[in-house]
Amino acid sequence: MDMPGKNDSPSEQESSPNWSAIDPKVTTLVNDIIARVADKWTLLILEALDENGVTRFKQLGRLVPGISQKMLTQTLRQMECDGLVLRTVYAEVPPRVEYQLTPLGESLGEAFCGVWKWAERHHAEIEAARKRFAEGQGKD
Amino acid sequence: MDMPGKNDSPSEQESSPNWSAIDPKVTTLVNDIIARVADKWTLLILEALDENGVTRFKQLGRLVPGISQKMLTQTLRQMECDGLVLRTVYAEVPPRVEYQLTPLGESLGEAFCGVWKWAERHHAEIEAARKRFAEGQGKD
DNA sequence: CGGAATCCTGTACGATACTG
DNA sequence: CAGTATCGTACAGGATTCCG
Repeated sequence: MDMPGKNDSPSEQESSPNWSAIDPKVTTLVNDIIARVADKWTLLILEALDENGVTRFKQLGRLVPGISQKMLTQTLRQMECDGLVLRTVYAEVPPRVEYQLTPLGESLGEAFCGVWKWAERHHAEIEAARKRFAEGQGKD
Repeated sequence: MDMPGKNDSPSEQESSPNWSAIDPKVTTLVNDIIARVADKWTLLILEALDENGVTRFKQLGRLVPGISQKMLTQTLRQMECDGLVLRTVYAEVPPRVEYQLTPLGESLGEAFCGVWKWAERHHAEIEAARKRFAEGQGKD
């Protein structure tokens, strides 16, 4: 797996400082970030925003099927807080608010693309494994 | 972001079939897999197992700080079901059960390594963004 | 339109006890 | 040791209502 942060080889080609001292704290932090960022809605919104570019609130709701207004607001806020999306409010009579990915948000999308490709490439294996597992457990 | 599955350019260098017809279903499925796989415990167990190789149940519990026995069992079973880990039971008097990553599990770890590196590279930016956000909202 | 506030429910998860 | 079963609770998240 070669997770950085626990690499003991001093020959890092990454632009990273020495990983010898930080292990425990950063690991937790990074895992927290991943967990936070990898929840269902964040990912879907990230996708929608990436495909659609600048998007208004309600339209975004339509682009993410099944999301409630609450979760949309909430997730967007969180993403804005984390610096993943930019929120632009227009002081107009019919209020208009537009969302778009920041460079950071886009880079996250690219990073997750690897996992996307993995899931895509292996989802058949997973389904097969599940079936096999169900059989083995003596299901039904 | 260039998420596969919504790529309209026919010049794929990936070993992927044409993405023109599948969009809706696979997208949902893949997102489901990601959501399932990217929860807190799965990731931590994946790491622990990757670092440690073959590991026994209780030892695994020690390697994943804060996890309850219930979640350990539950998450492991799910990962086994998905074909990510292999569970080996030794019919001995003091029961011994060993867990290890399957090739599929290892490949997932590698895929997530990209996100890991991203989180590692950008966690400072995220924290800065959060601070900025808090200020902007009139925090405290 | 874009949200905030309120209410309410399912369930994820931890703690505890029991089993093989 | 490696679980399963049961219970209790905190919280995530949906539906609804109200506001600027």
